[in-house]
Amino acid sequence: MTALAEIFKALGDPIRLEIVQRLSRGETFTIGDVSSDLGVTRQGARKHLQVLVDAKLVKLEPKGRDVYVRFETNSLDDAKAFIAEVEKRWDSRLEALRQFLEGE
Amino acid sequence: MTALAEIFKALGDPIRLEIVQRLSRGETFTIGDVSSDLGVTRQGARKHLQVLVDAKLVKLEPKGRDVYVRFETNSLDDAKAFIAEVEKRWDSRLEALRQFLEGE
DNA sequence: CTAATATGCAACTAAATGGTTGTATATACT
DNA sequence: AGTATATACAACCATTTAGTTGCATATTAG
Repeated sequence: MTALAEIFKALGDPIRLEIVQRLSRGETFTIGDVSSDLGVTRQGARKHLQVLVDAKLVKLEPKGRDVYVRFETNSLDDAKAFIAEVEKRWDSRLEALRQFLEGE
Repeated sequence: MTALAEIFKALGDPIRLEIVQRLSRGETFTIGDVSSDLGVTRQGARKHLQVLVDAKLVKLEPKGRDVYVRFETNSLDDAKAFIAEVEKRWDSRLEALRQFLEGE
């Protein structure tokens, strides 16, 4: 799969969206925290986190017996660029249509 | 599922990403065109399109025996806002860290 | 050293996904 | 009218996904 599609797919789940949002708010947490906070077993949490790791949105840092979840800086740049590009193209089409209709 | 997660999930597939991109480039096509252009059966194309319709990224307009695929204006706004928000928060955290380290 | 804690790895299940084929229906062409 | 075309709907299949439980391993606490 495309790297970009993989990023969107990783974001396409409420639990994973919540994880990313919490990270961006500066919250610090471990795999176990994700499990207890988001109401899923540790293994369930681990699987969601692996999806985010594979999409390079997140990295895992073992520290002692805990594993901390860290945000991967700049990981959303491609997704942002895609959306911006799509919207830009679409807007310029609408603008061209507007000018045509107004006869400019 | 959250409306937002549903949007990301809909974008989380190379074929659907391609459909959205083509629409934004101003291409005009029917369900049958998606099928032949993207190498999937009509029913396969139809299913992908339904995912995009459910996420409100696209609408289908029957015209005679054809069904045209149209881009749904502003449909990506929430996705864009989410990413912008996450990046903004993250950047301001990094900035705070920088200032702390530099002792400003 | 022993007990508790946090995770890893593997197996399993139910449901969703991505894809197909087959058949039916409506529209368009000659 | 009769044929070809574009789609709809349903059933089916293989794979992936989201979740679980069970057991093993490593680290921390007493």
